[in-house]
Amino acid sequence: MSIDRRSGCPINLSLEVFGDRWSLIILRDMIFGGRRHFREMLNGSIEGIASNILADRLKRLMELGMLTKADDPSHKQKAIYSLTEMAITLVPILAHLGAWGRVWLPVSDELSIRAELLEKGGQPMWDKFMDELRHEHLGMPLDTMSGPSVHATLQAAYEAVVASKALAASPAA
Amino acid sequence: MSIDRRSGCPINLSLEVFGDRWSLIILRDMIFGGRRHFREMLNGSIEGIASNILADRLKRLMELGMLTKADDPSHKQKAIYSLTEMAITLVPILAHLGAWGRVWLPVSDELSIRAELLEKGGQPMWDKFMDELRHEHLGMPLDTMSGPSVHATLQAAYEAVVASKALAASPAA
DNA sequence: TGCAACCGATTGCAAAATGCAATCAGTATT
DNA sequence: AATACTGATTGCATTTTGCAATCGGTTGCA
Repeated sequence: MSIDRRSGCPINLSLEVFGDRWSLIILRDMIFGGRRHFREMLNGSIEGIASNILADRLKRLMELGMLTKADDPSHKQKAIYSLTEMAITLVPILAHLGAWGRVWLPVSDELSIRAELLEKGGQPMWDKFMDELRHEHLGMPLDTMSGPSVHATLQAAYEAVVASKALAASPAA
Repeated sequence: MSIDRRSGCPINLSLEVFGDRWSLIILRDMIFGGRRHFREMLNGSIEGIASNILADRLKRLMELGMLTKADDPSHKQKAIYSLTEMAITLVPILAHLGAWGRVWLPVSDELSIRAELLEKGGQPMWDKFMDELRHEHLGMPLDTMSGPSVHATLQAAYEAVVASKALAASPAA
């Protein structure tokens, strides 16, 4: 369940942590989609993850120190998953990955608008976003909160693209 | 053999290209280790890739447009694998991946010195390195060649660490 | 109090991917 | 002529994945 340690190369070890088809997708949904509960991740997954795979990866990511789990006070059976600092610092990697994918792969408009904004925003935007995530997941104070949150900005941009696409599909509206 | 297209999300599509345990390792060896031939990759692999997996991934990476294959004029049976621009632009991602791994995972000194230098060098060093790779793999002219190559710098630093480790192991030398 | 909907999973099973060892035919070296 | 090296391929056992059904417990509502 934990990593293999095929070699001490940082790229290899990173791959052993999230070099599979689901781990980074789950983290992406938590980071950009704000998902915190099992069912939220399961039903909201656009790639259609299976429940056993989700359960397995959540367990694995916890063992690796990328996530923590806590009881939801509002519901005795509900668990809240939180990102650790280790996972939050993946933001620059996800930003670069999105930027690369946008250039070379057949991405869709509505799903790549976030990557586009994140690329344009650069390191300052990533820093601000990581700060927001530390606030939401680790309870840290927001030291430099100015203007709308990165999360809200990305979400609004996504929804704007979806709306404009819907308009284009039915111009009578 | 080609990608699934589970969704048009750039992060998902990127993962479908190299979200497995070997593709990025092969590209890493080509980019940082200068490997161009099948046997070179097979025997030089510190993670110990199997020949059938290597053959499969080389084929897949070619289909995806990340690699090209050409005859080696010096040996009728030898093939030379080259990186495409698509693969060369992974350098910043590999640099970030290495930097992240160095912070959070149990990396070894000799295998992480390259990642450390690459992180310190930042975007200017990455740009210079990508320029060198375009020269070696795509035959492009080197427009801003000043000082020792990034490849040589990384290699020298790696060998220095290996040498200092060997010295520490047998101080009588 | 009943009962359907929802909670985070778990189980069984088929299919696919992986890892390993042996092997291949053609080419170069000696 | 013998040997080693080239980029692979094959067969096979093991492991991982994906899918569907299901689990025991919790919650909200009638």
